[in-house]
Amino acid sequence: MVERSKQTVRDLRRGNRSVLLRHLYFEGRLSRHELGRDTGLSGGTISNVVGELIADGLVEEAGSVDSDGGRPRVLLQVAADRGFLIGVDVGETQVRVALFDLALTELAASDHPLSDHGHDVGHVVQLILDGLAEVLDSTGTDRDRVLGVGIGVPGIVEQGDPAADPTDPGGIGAVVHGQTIDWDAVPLGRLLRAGTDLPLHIDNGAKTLGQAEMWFGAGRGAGNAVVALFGSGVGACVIANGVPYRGATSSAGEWGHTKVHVGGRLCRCGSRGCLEAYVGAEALVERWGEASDSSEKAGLAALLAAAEADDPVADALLCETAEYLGASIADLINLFNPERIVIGGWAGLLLGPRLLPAIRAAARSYALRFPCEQTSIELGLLGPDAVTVGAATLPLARFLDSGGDVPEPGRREARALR
Amino acid sequence: MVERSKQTVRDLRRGNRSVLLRHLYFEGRLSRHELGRDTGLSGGTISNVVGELIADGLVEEAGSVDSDGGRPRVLLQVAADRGFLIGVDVGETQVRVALFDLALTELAASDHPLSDHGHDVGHVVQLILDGLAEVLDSTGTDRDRVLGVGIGVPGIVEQGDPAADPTDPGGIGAVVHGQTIDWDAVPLGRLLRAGTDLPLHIDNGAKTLGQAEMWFGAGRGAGNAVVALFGSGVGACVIANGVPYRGATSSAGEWGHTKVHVGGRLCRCGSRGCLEAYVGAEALVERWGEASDSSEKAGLAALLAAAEADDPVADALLCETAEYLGASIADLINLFNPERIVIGGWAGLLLGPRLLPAIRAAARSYALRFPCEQTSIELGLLGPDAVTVGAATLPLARFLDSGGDVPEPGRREARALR
DNA sequence: CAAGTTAAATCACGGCCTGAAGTAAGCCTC
DNA sequence: GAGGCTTACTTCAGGCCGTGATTTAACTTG
Repeated sequence: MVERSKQTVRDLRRGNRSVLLRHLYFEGRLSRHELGRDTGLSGGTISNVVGELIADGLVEEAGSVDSDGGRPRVLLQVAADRGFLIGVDVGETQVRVALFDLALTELAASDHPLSDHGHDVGHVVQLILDGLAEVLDSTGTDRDRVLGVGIGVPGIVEQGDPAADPTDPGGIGAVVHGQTIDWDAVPLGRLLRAGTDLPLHIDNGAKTLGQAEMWFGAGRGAGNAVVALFGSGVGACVIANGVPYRGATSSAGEWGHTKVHVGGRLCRCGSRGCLEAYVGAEALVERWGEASDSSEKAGLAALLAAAEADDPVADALLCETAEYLGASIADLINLFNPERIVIGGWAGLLLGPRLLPAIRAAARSYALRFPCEQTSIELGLLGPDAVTVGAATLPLARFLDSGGDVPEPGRREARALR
Repeated sequence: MVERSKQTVRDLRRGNRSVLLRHLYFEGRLSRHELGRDTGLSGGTISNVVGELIADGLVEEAGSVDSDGGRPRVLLQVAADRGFLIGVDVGETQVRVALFDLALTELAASDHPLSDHGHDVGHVVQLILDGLAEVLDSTGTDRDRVLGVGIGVPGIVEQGDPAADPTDPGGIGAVVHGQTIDWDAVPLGRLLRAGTDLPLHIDNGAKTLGQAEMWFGAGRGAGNAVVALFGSGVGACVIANGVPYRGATSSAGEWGHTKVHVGGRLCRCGSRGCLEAYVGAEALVERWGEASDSSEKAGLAALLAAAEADDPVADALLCETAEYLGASIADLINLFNPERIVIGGWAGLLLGPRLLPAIRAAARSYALRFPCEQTSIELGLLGPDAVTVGAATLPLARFLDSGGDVPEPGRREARALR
């Protein structure tokens, strides 16, 4: 039941502002004329809305271009310095905080390793807050000009009720369930709110990276896609009709624990036969047996090197991995019927070049013919560092959706009265 | 990228009409006052829009009720006889056509067995057209008052480009790929259009039945759910945010061919290890070995009877079936994070009462704890005949979405000029 | 320098929702 | 049983919105 809610003329304007701003953001440098042609809005409205956007400082003129024999077109673009975005990656080994302008150019970053205290919640919160202060102070950025902070964490993020505080969607109420880092119902939003007034957006790191691939990487242009993330664990970000699909409580996309052999190998989740137990980097390194003392990354690199050197055991293991990945990707194809499957994650990017042909072949043989023909399987383009960029897209998405409504921390009452 | 498109004040009114009509349809018999309270629209607008809806004959007054000490509330309801809907079920063994009023009360039905000609396309088309004529003529229903014909077919339905004919969404351009009935890219919409002017809506039968369960059955009230259909084959209808999820080319939800054992039993789809090869009714009957001469339905009933009579072989087979179903439902839970899983289909309803506890236990043991706790697993309430009701919901959904815009066959030009 | 051409701004118009003021229709009390 | 009270609904002015025709701006060409 799509209980669409009522609308008023104000929503209409906000929607059309959003359409224009969004188009300008992604297509960049267009004239008012072209904007009208692309969006279907009349010239009058374009002039009117663009005038508003320029007055608000969200859009600026950017030169002009001849139009054979007539008045030149004035090009428009989103003002990159109108606001700033912060992306935070709470990863397995470090906390990374990066400051971006609206064009997602990285202006500053701060990395803090996590080795000593593990994922103790208080410590992580402190690192995040320290990181925020660092990137803001080092660049002299005014806190009022930060549109929001996006935070990607490993684990399921249950979003808070947006009705509780509409000016801060998904922030303060977010609760994190991170099995692998021993976070059980951690109210991360509330904890961070105690240390900062900036608008917060918390989400699962896989969804974050997936969104980055969709906006700027291998998923660009697809409306329905699955970004499969292959690292120590295995996850996925499902994009349905252009937005990450969350499900009832935001835990959709837990691909790593779908079954490839009912009753098979024991998985770290406690169940048996999970995909992750066969092809997760941790499982692979363990199964290969060697170099178990060094890091997972080094172990996997060694496995790959051995296979490249024609070690038959390593080769067989990688072939099997491709078979399982392909079969499980076939499940994704059958269930989601995506236009595209993007394989990302550090392990995916490491093994991808070697495994991709075998994965494609396995997927083709296990999936139904019709949906398989509609899908292409690609490697991700962005690398695992893109989690921070993806995190920054969370407040950016809100900014674009709202048509450029800028949340101003500490001045919420003033805005409400306006 | 959610490229929302521009809106004009007209869209606004249509949207609000739709909100009201929809609310009235599902909640029924409300006063203007309550309507305002529920939807958030102001009293002025309610009066205005309801007046319009009454003038259009879409809504009627239905008595009044005291309001302690004040003017009584006038109750409103959707006028059930304002329009008619037709649902068509192209099943494995028959073509069923049923005529409904807007309240989905069945007014007439026509059944034609398919035994002799199989699924020859021309024959099926003729049966559908005959069925339409029968139900309309037997009730003396004016064709102009039929809002649309929904058709559920076994197979993947690729929807046509709605831009091609906006007055007839999903109808004329629909192409059916039905592996099990040997339909390869059948342009069913075009073929039917040659024989009738009624607005057509063609979709997969599983999606159709799923929508019926969501609107009127065990899925009622859930926004994210999966209706698992367990018959000769195995399928699913995924409901995301209240609407059936289609994917890129409408083939999403092919659950029956996800893997439970990579490289396992051969499936009729040609691949190995599919769920359907283990628990589909056809597979079950074949594996049980007995009574293979009679129908699938009788075979499955015999299997169940044997298990009830403590036949150890039958019991073991059913236990294994529950294990596989549960494990595969766990995959659905992990991937889709639904509020509810509904098990339907004739085999599901037949075996469900006996298997449900075991299925629930298996799902719990194979799924991740968090999403599993958010989900309930229920049996469907509607029975397989509900495919026709579900099919009729296709034009009904269009009717409600459009705010009661009535397509008038043969008078399209007139409407366009208005 | 005038005519032609294309881009953008302006403005009257009809449509929309809101919210306040007005009206209808029943009850209660004196 | 008459006036007052309560609640439901209707009407209407006011402020926005997008459209599309008209006007103004800016540059090229002959």
